[in-house]
Amino acid sequence: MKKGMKNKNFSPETVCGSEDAAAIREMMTRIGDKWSIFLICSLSKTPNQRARFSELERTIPGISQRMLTTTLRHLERDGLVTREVFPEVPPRVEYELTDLGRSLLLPMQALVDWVGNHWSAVKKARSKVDDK
Amino acid sequence: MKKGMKNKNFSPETVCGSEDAAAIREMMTRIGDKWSIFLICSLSKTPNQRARFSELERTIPGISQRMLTTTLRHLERDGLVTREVFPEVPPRVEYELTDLGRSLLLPMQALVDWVGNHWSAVKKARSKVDDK
DNA sequence: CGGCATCCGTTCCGATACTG
DNA sequence: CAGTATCGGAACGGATGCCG
Repeated sequence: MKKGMKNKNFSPETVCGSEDAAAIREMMTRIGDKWSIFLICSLSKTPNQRARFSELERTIPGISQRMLTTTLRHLERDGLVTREVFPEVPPRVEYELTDLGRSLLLPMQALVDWVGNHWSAVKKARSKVDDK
Repeated sequence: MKKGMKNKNFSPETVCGSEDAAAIREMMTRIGDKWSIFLICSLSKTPNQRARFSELERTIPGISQRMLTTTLRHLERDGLVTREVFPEVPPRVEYELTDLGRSLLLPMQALVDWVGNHWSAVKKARSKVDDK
């Protein structure tokens, strides 16, 4: 990196305890909430990363209408998805991953993979602790 | 992958809507909670990924004694950190990242880097939405 | 179909006080 | 020093009903 260039990355040294911590926290509470990650994953698997409301509702088991709306609004506010309303009857609304949202897929997949590879170890550790 | 070999990874196709979703959710609520990520980052930066209670308390601004204890216990239960008590007066307790915990650093860093690279875009998207 | 408004139980988490 | 115990406000999220 060039000298004097403003570093837009957060170095590992400054993750905790800096003002950047607020950014980390805000994104973690966004993608760490109950449904966001499933919503993003679901969208990423549809053609054009695009799907309508009812489609998402079917794809994600257990999600309520309320939480689907709420979560989509949050993702839209953060620029991760777009919302397009088609003025028809009955109404149709389509959601699509933005480029910003797509850029999140790789780090998220890394996390998903970690769970795939290590979940059994976590479960084992839990049962060991819980037995006491 | 060999035929008949049990796949321990979750494929992207099965992330949502499978029983594996529960594993994803549980790990997300663990590292997505208010303090875990800072705790893991803090530990990762100490020599030997090892630090005592009061050291962590100083390193992480704003954390209460209660949440520090609670979060450490959760991480310990999941096998991500160890807890060692030294029978001295005054008492000393040291926490250390396990190998399992260390293996989480890479995917977590990927997420932290994403925030570093894209946080300004998120903020911009937010203000654009909020202005309406 | 794709919402929104309301209610309400549960969980989270900070503050405070106390302890071996 | 490194906790534990208790309280209370706030936020999360499910259920339900209504609506253009």
